[in-house]
Amino acid sequence: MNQDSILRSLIAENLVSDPASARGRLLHEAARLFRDKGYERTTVRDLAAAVGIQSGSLFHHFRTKEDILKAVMVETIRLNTALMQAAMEAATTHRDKLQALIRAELESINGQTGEAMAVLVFEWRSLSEASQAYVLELRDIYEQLWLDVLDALRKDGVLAAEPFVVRRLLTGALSWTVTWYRPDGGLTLDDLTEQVVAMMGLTRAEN
Amino acid sequence: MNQDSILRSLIAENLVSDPASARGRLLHEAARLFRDKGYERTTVRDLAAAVGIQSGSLFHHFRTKEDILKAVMVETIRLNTALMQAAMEAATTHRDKLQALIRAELESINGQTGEAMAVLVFEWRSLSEASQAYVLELRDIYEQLWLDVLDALRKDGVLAAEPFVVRRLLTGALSWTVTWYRPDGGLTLDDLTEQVVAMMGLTRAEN
DNA sequence: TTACAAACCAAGCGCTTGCTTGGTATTGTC
DNA sequence: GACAATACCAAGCAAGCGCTTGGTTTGTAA
Repeated sequence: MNQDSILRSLIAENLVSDPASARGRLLHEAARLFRDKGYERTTVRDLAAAVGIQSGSLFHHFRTKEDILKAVMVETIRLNTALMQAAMEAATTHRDKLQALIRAELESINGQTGEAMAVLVFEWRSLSEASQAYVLELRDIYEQLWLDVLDALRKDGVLAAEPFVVRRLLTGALSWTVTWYRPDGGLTLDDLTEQVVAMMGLTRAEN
Repeated sequence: MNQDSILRSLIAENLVSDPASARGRLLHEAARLFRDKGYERTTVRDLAAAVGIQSGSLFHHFRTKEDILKAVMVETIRLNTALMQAAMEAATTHRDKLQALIRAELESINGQTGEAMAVLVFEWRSLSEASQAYVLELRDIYEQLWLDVLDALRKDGVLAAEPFVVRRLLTGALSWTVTWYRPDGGLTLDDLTEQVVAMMGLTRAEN
């Protein structure tokens, strides 16, 4: 399954919005605005203007402004969990599975869904507690993928640190790339992936 | 120089506010509120109430609300640059210098100045562009400390990845600890430091 | 053509926001 | 003890906020 067919099947199951639909376009613009200006600094008038309607008309599609933020986050997690799963299943060795996960997460942070992923990282506190709990549940599925691979590497004797700590350190390291990585800066995503693997001392030759 | 004497000399030079002064107490409360609720969600009334004065009286001490945010960030960077420098100079080998830097940064993120450091990471966009530029200048001094040590390790053949990439990955990994690390969770800051070093494959025996 | 719902507009309400104003205590100095 | 300077209060203004309301246009299907 390639990325496009994964997206299409999620749309068919109504788990994410079609980017071509009114709702999908709004969520895309919202992600962009929330990333650029922050959730609080983005007004419903900004959101409405971005899709060419009046501010009041937004509330025909979403009950509250926060619902829009929640939808951005939920749909992003759903899509990326599916993409991760596919990327990992395509690899064979534990080391390659880890590299695939790193590569996939870098892609989700710096590629098409980058705006939404940045929102997920930096606008977390703007979600109500109830919504936070819901999103956290979705994230657990996603996190288990990582822990399984890191546990295996640990048992192989390739990884010296605790898997759950490593995952959290990696979460930070990879999320943070959104603040500095630019695809046109002479470093491809593949290069960056290799740098991460190299920093961990997991060079290809050894394993 | 221990931490306390560093703080005192910075106060004497008027580079950071005395925590006991009115200004210092306000900045401390501001850091806490900004971290807990975010800059935008924190009102000047919240800030004033936290130090027991009326909202209007704030503007006797600071010209604008944003000036308070800027002051929190500037003073935090000044203090931590000094702490880092001291921590690093106390170590001898390159590996130990790196470990000292990691330990110091974890301390600044999760210790006394943790609230202010979290603000520095997560409220960056709330600063005006002019203030951002000023804070960035201060940060460059700080960053050079890291790059010098990482360059040395690279030349020693102990580090396989590019120093400037590693620094950015570490920035993310260490900053992110503020979202999950709890000192009472069975993992000390020393433990955590060792985990970071272990993740990088720099175990004590080898070097 | 008719019927009806979904999508949208124009206007604005009620509230909160950062900040200002004019005046009053409090503190330090000679 | 006179006199500033500093620190603060009480009140409120202008602007911007999320969201509501009542009504109109557009799409769809019989």
